[in-house]
Amino acid sequence: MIKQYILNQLGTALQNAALHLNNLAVDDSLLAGFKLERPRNPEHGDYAVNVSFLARQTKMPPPKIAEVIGSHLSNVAVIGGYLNFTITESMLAEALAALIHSAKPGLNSSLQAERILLEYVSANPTGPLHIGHGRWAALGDSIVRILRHCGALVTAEFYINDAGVQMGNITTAVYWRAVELLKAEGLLPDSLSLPEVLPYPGEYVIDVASMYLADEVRKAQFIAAHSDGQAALENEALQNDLKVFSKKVLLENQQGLLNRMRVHFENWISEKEYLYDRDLIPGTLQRLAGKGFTFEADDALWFKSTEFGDEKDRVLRKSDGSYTYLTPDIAYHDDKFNRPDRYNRILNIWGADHHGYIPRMCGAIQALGHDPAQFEVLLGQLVNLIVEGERTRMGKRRKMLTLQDVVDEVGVDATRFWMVSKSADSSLDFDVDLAASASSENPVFYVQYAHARCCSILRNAVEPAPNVDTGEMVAPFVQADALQQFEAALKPEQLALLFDSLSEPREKAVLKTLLLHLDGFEDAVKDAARLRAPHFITQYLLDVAAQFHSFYSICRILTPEPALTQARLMLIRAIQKILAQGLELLGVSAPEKM
RNA sequence: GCCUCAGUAGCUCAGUUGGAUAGAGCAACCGCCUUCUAAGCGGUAGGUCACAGGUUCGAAUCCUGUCUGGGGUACCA
Repeated sequence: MIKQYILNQLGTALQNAALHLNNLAVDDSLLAGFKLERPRNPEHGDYAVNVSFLARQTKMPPPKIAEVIGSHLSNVAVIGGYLNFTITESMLAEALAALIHSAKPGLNSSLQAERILLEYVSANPTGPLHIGHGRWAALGDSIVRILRHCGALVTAEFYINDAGVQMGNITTAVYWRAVELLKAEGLLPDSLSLPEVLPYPGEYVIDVASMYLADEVRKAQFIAAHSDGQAALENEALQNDLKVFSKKVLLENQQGLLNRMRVHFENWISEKEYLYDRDLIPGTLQRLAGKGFTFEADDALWFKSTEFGDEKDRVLRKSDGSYTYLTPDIAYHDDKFNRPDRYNRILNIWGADHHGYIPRMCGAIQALGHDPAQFEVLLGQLVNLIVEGERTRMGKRRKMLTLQDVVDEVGVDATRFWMVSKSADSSLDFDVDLAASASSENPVFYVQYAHARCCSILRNAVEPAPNVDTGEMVAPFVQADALQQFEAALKPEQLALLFDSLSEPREKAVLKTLLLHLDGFEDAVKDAARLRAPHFITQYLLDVAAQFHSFYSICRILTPEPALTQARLMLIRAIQKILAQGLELLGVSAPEKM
């Protein structure tokens, strides 16, 4: 808000000064070039603008340019090529009052025109979610919340990979685990021996098998299928039932955890039901072929992805007649573009291990006549799990630590905050022992503590409390209803006491920094949305919390002076609102007590 | 080999479209609880922004090359 105000002032000043700047053409693109920043050195004002970039156009030295523009502005000091703005207390009061009156701080319409379909996590229903899925889950859901806060229309979608080879593998694994369990019960002969290596060796497969056998009817049918003493892997009815059952159990397990993590999807798209059962794939293939982008070679059907910059052509239908992973995925993405929702942005979060997959998918999208500029993939670098100080490759361990284990250990709030507190471009080390043992040192608690502290102050302000010495109950600092009225009808002028009561320059400086930062929340949200970078929000919240803790330590909020107390409480209220809103954008709870 | 992400304080990482003296947390050291939550605050110390060139008035940021690490480079998913 304050930044925008300054930019507006600057625009007017530029127009007035254009004549003296060699007839500089002042338009929006020129104004967009001005970058407002908070100088480190307090002598450089509260906001600063560097005008050096105008030197070439105007053929004038930067200090001269700054001087000319500065002469058309108030509250500005010119040093070298810089315009240093000083923010007045009345502007700060106005910004604070605006925050108090805003139902949802940071809410804006910067992405109002966007209709976004965001697909993320999209795990195979073949096992528990791992730590990497946790990163995409936290990242995706936070991005959804942030985009919506900027006015975008967003649909979150989970693509269930339930039609491929992996579903067959998990079925086989569950089958053998069931055999194993029944052998132990003496219900199947010992001659049925397990293969040396199961496609899914994890122990959870035993749980699935045992749940399957808990159904007496299924158990009886399973045993009956082995009347000849041979393995029943070829028994289609049995295999199908096992497959459907396993998928249901494993998917529900994933959904349960995501739900617990407050990660929400509007759509759960089953590859099998949505693509195969509705026969969508041949249609897409036909359109590709019709446009001449496919060819047959070596008994396989190929996509000419090299025509779209891919390094080699890709197989769509293998020589055995089945599709590669790519093919249904092309049909799926084709469908995303064709939906009646008319999305103008198809956004995916993929792990960095799928990076090489982008050119062919992008090529297919182009080949099918869609706009590749609307297709956007957010690549997240992988997560390293650190157990007992050792880096473990995910999934390579027989007994791996699942996302569920991690969430049990460190909690939803800490997991989510940690997962989005670093740029998705950086690979992330997740030290489980550290996160578990030192959970009280987790940055999320720092922010939550600041929020709880605000709430505590707001509670104490209106509640009668016992006198420290006498134990007698004394009246609250302010009356609850009076405070409520004050807040509802707050005018910037009523905040004058907030500033006047502070005499020390350091106190004033801390307050000003805090207010300017609170005022910058909307910008933080916009930046986070534009760059799909929730870590801007975590960073922002940590800064607010630090500045609040700092202010708290030098300035008492609850005083015997009701008018002063009320003014200071407005600051606390604004901080509390912003912390709560920021945490909500990250799907992290904002406790009122800790 | 090629594609891609990263390399910033002892450790983990921020640093937005290039701007004034490079930041935080943890670890280390020194202080602060008779008053609203010490899960807190103040202070000290800690840097060849991997390296070398280039562009620019100005580079941690952009370009080129080199080195190191992660990921990818299937008729796997």
